[in-house]
Amino acid sequence: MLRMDEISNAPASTQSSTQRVYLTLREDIITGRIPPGQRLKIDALKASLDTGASPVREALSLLTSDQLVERLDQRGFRVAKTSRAQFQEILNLRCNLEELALRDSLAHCDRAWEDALVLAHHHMAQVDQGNLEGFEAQHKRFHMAILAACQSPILLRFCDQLYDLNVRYRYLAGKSKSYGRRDVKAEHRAILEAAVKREVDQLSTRLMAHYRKTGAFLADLID
Amino acid sequence: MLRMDEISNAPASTQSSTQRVYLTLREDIITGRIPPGQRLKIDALKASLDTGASPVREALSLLTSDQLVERLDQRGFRVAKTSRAQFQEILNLRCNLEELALRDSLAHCDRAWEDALVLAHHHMAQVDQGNLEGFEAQHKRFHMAILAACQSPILLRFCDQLYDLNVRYRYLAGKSKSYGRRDVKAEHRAILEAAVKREVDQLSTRLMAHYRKTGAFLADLID
DNA sequence: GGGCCGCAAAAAATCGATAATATTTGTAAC
DNA sequence: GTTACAAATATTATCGATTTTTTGCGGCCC
Repeated sequence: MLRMDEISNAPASTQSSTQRVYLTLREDIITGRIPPGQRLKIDALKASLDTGASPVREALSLLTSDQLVERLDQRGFRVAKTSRAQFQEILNLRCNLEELALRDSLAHCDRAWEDALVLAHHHMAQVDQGNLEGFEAQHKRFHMAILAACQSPILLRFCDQLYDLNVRYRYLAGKSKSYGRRDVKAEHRAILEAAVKREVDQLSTRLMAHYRKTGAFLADLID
Repeated sequence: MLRMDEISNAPASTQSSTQRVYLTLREDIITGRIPPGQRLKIDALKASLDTGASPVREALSLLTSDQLVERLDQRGFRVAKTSRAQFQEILNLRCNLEELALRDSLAHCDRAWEDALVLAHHHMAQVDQGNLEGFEAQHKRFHMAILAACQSPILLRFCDQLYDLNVRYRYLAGKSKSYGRRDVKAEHRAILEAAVKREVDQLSTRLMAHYRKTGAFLADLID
């Protein structure tokens, strides 16, 4: 999300407790270390995260808005449940919203945008795919870099949120699964190429295909 | 938003402090009683709302995710600033997302949906337009009722959020402003008619025109 | 034997106080 | 008169303890 502070560049010492807890839990949920549906007990969390109840509660509140955590009346919090239906919903919505953002981004892009995109692609290509978390981080950067010139911060926030919701399903589907016979790198190169050439329709087509292909692949592994 | 509890049907006594604070502040910000940019001091709020610091902080965190409140590094919170650019952004995004939701809703609607929509329209028509807050509540219900059959809860949540962001600008533009020569009631009737007939394209056209007309009208009054 | 009521344990929500951090004010040197 | 520093003040962030709510269990009535 890069929301509370930009990927935690700030020294850990100046980070507020709330931010630290928020980022930690967020990562734990997205990567599936804390499974869907699990109760999140304040006492347990404040013990394991070595902090007080207030930061924990506040972090959980924030995660609620990211749809990663659900609030139960006055019975605390739990990790948001997953379902195949929701996976499809996220995939669809993501395609729709990213297409909007994409077209706006291409309409406003400049040289700096292109440079940043090329770099993001380069960094992604360099990461060992075995290092799943490291790769995911760069992968997200690449995809968000495509949209970065979009003039609507609110839309970008939505896309960001949907990306994270989606990536959780990718982790849940199983870390060890390879992407079959797909040449994902080639797809990324083709996407980059279309972006650099400013061929909007082609870029859109390739991106949507990229998402739906991954989606179809993952859908079988869920639930 | 109708998020934390459905329009506060629950008796006030069982509402948690956090919810009460959240709903109160939310209403105060949307209606402009607390102006954009104003600092929200914990002490002042906990005094005026007669509660402790924790519920106030938690409510502010939630409002942050609604984009109605901004968090300043470690210097507390303030009401989100407004700008003409953001108003346009919200208007545009709202049109785009509501169109998606609309088409999905019409594709899945049934008799119950139609009945609820007719009722929502009826209730809206009955409220005295002088009672701005009362009218707004029904107005929102009407517009959300159109989208209600949409199968994507996440998209609906986005629309809801955008509606509220937008309505704040309506309040800020000045309560006393009448809508000029426009016959808003006729527009609503035409929208309802298209919906009941399931004429998707016509409904879409009319709704978008409805939004953009209001938008153009308000844009002049902002900033 | 099954369902209902109330009690006890667990957990969440809240409060009041303390520690950490930013902002302002005042003072002195330049 | 202006700038830089430092103390004082204001405000946030956090913690530990208290209050309230929920839940699970066991006995009791039907």
